Amino acid sequence: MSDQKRLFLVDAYALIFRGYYAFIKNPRINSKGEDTSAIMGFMNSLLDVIKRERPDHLAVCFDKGGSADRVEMFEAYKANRDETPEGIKTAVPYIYEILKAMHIPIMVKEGFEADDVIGTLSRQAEKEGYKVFMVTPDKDFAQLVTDNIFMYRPVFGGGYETWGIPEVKKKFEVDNPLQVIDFLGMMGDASDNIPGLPGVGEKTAKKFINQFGSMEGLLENTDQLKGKMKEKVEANSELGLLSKKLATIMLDVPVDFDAKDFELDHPDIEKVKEIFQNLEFRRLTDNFLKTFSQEASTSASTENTTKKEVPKAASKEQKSAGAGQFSLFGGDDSPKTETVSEFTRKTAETTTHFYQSIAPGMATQLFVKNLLNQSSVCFDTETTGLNPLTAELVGIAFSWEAGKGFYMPFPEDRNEAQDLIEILRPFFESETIEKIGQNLKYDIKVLAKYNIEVKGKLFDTMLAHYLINPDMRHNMDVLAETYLNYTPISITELIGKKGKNQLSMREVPIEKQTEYAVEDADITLQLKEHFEKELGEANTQKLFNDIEIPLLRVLASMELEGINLDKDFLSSLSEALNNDIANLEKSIFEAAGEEFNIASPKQLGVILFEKMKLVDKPKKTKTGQYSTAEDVLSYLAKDHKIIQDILEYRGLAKLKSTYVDALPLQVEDSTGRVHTDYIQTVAATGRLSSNNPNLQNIPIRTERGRQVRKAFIPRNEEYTLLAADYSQIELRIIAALSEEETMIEAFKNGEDIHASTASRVFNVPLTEVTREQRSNAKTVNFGIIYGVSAFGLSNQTDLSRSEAKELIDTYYETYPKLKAYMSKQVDFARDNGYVQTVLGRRRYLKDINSRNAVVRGAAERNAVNAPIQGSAADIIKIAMIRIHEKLTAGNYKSKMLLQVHDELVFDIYKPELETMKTLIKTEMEKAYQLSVPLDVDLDIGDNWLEAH
DNA sequence: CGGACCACCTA
DNA sequence: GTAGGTGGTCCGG
Repeated sequence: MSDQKRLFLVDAYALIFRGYYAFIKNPRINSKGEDTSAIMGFMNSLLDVIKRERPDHLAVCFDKGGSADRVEMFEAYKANRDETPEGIKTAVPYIYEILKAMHIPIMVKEGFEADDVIGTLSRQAEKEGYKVFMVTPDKDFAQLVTDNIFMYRPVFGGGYETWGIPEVKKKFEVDNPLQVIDFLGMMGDASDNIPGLPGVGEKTAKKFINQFGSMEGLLENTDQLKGKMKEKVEANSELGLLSKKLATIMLDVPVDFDAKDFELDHPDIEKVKEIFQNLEFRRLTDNFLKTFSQEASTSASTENTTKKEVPKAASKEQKSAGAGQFSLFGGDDSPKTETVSEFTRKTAETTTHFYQSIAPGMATQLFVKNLLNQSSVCFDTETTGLNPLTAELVGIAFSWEAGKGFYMPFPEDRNEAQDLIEILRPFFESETIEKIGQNLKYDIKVLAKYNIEVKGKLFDTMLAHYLINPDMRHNMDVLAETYLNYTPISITELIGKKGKNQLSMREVPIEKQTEYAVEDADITLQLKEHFEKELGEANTQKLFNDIEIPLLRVLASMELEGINLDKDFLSSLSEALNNDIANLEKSIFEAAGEEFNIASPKQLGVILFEKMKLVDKPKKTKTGQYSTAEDVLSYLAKDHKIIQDILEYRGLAKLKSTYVDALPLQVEDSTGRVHTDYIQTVAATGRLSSNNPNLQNIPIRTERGRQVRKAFIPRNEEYTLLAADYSQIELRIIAALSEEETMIEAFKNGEDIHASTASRVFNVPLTEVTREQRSNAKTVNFGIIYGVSAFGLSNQTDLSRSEAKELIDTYYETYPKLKAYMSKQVDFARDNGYVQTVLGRRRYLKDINSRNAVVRGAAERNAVNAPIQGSAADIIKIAMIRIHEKLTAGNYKSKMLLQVHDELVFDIYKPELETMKTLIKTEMEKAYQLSVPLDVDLDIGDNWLEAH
């Protein structure tokens, strides 16, 4: 670092947006319901820059009122931008307040963008001999770079890179940074709505710059171009020049750089602390104090605290290591600048702990004796992979006292491992010792493969947190950081990043395994203490102990069971599909006059709307491409054979790639069956989700797709499949909850509910309801559950907007209590901030009082839908638990295999069929008592299609 | 190779 | 209009 004075100019909105979206999957919401992600993200970046660079001069620049000049030049300028998210709008005043308290100058000029302000200031400061750093991720700034002006770009995964002239030259393939303007002008910028030259993308723009040097150079020499490109460029020369102007950052904004004003001053620490405390920023406060209390330690390079950025990638719930799934750092791993040290978080290195591994022999005996004396123990298994069906135990960690724990390594030899686990059997199978864990379903499945059953009371921290805060993510690292202010050792630190060099947990030295594994158990134990208190309130405790925890064992056993798949059938289906797809492809290419990739919406859009010009004004997607979505194309289908073919092609291609070809690959070698993974903690309403593979979205609507269901078959000839599904469960729930008697009566009388609705709404006798009337009534019935609008309804039916509105109005008149119920839910949400299901499962709706009508509308629909969808989920969960209990208690051979939201699928041992029919129907129908009877249909067959 | 985006499958 | 998951393309690190 030279002695030259350094000025840092921060592009506020760019960092605010970046911060906001960094937390988008896990927004920071404080107890007042405020989304503080944007503030937190921005402040993290700002403090980070200060801590790293210790600038002597610094200012933060904002946009104000947009660029009047640019809008004058080009009306559409930035017009396409999505509305600023609510969470950002509310953040800005806070950020102003904080900057003021920090005594950091805020630069805004009405009618100018931050780019222009930064551009102008940087030139002025350069003249006064400063080295200027523009803190922004936005590539547009590259045009401003000089010998003394640099871009200081945050990079994904942490750290920064500095772009000087050489970097800009290389990145944009230009001779000098000013050509970046020509480059941007040529290729355009969708987010800024700079049109650019049609047909010119990044590649072509670079080529042109290289060839002609500038936009003007290109336009003067179009004779050197040929074909379509020549025509296009010539026809759009004005657009090109305009684009260039729009891309040019102004250097003459009426602002003055006064060195004195920009000196980085001491902040008003008390004031900042107060604001942070109001926002409930605990760690950020620590970070702030640390940043400003420590003497300017010129660089951050000596720091060696934590290494974690936002754990974006950490997939699913992580359990042990193995052939590995997730890397904690995205992007490349060459540390241009070292990793961000985010907060002063505790880690194993900074916390006193006592983690010990247990040697074989005598020590094991002593340990187990001690273990059996405990009343509640947290454990965590470490394995060679993430698939519990094939994973081998590498070790098990135990902890029953915060900060302490033990690790028992397992031998690689399977027989020896079995011998060792036998010593632990009394512990796992003890009915009196409570077992605590994070994602116990995984551990239970692993242990089941060693023939060990985990008995006794369970506490799963992941499930607990799902009930406490369903909108957050629940992986252990996030929980530890949020609730314990602690950063656990990352799995990548142990086994490396995903890829060929990744180790198996088995290859990690025992000492490190011990530190990592026991830490997990220790942390989980501490989280349990925390969550147990929070679960105490409301009905959550009951929901936890009576539903989610028992369900965990049920799911584990369903997943272990798997379902039999007829691979041969699928492969013949695949061949047939291949044939049809090839024929369609041929016919499409003929109609289009050229070959292209039909699966690429981008290419398809160009063919249909530019080449064939099937529509005058094609609909665009939000990224500016032509929309080729199904509903858009359907309109055209009757007039154009090519559209019909394309839709059919896409349908068949999806069928083939997602189901017919993918499913056989998911058959587990060791069992010959397909084992899906049910996830209990993702759906905000309380539903389950299924993946690897997803068996909750197997086709049924089209004849062709339905065939896939034939591939799901009983385990052998002694078995048959049985599907049991709740009939209209969601409508029954809304009828019951709203106490709408007309509808309740219809259900009690066993009427066809859609026909019954049609008869009332269209005022015709039940026997005279037409197909169309019934179909429209059905659409409204479903619409009610989702939160109807006339717009949505008319889109789904042949009705016009006003007809749709009329239908909805009549519907509400027919069922007045339904309407009242819906309003009541919305009011409840407004007053309480959440809605709940019949079992008290909550969904929090932070946007219910938003000033933004669109955002608020979505929350209102959630307020209506969540209790209904969620109650249905509660009810089937109860049924599953009871059925599983009876199947186990009765030692039946029949097994429950799948759950598809309102349907359960069983492998039925034929001699048990009659018993099972009664048992299943009874348990499902009496799972929960409503003022409307629940009705379950049963079907039996030699495959899933027949059983439906 | 991972993420964004689009399209499409289910209840 | 609600709630999910997967596969393909395309682009950038």
